[in-house]
Amino acid sequence: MVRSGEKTKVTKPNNGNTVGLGVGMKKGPWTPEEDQKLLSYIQQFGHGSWRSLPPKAGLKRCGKSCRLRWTNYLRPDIKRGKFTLEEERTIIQLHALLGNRWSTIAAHLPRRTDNEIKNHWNSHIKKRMTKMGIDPMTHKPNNGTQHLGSNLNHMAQWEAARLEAEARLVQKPKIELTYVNVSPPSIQKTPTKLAPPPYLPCLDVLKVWQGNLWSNYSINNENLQSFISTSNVSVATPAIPLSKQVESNVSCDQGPTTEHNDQTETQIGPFEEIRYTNDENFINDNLLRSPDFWEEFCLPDGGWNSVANNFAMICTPPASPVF
DNA sequence: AACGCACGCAACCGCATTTCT
DNA sequence: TAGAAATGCGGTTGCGTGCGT
Repeated sequence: MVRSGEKTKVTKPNNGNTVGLGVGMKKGPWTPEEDQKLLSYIQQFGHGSWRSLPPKAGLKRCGKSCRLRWTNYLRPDIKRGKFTLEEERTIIQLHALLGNRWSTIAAHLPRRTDNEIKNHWNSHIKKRMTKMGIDPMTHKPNNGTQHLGSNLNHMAQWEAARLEAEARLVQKPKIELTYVNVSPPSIQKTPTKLAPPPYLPCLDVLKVWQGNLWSNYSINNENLQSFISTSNVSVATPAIPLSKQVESNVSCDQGPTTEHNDQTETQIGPFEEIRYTNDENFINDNLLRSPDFWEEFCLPDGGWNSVANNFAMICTPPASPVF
């Protein structure tokens, strides 16, 4: 939002910040004129050193302010407007894994800024989760038990590390990548440099969380090779095994709430009743709400251990995270 | 019409991390 | 390799807007 013609603060000398705002630097909302100056300068010359940009662009702003204005508002590739259901779901899932690492989360939401995501989280999602009785930091019911065992926690930590690394790669695409060519252990373990694949060579845990891969997925050596080099992985039909399809009542403290999102009407709150089905849409829409659901009905044989082992096999984080 | 309040969001602050010299 | 500078990041603030009273 551009708030032009408003009173403008002028900074005092900054003694805490190494950026060192000079005396007389302008603060506060950007005017359309300032926007235009910054925009046309960057379009013409690129931003280069942010600190040296303002005088060159004819702006009485600090470099930091210019960078912020550019990255959060003026950049031409920024998507504005309402967050879609899919985006919200992604944010929640990534937040469950990463916590408040907004820039990392933003790297997985094309054209959204970290500031925008952070704002949306604080003003919408966080409140909604609190209302639902879910702790927005732990993503667990406030009075709930520790549903997910240490294996999931461990897996999530690995995945968090991977996502962070992936985000770094997204931000710095120029660095040379080394992909591990995974083969049966007895045959080959030599890291080889491959041409960068069209996608990053990792199974995206989000797809798993979104119910597309869990049950019955199997990765053999052949498609694992294919997966590593092309990110394609053959996956068994996503569904809850028929033998596990049941009807079940899940108690909850609150009734469901309904939320409208453009064309979609979605149940957001806890459920009075959950009827388990193999309907993918249903699973996608509800996977966030019942850890029991996942633990009991969606894990492959071998439980979280099996999942963690598969992830350990196919994910090669750049460095072992230290926990 | 005036006021108060809640909400949304741009922008700032200060610390952390990375890059440069 | 150490210190300085630059940049990145997350938390927070404060203002405009819309809505209810």
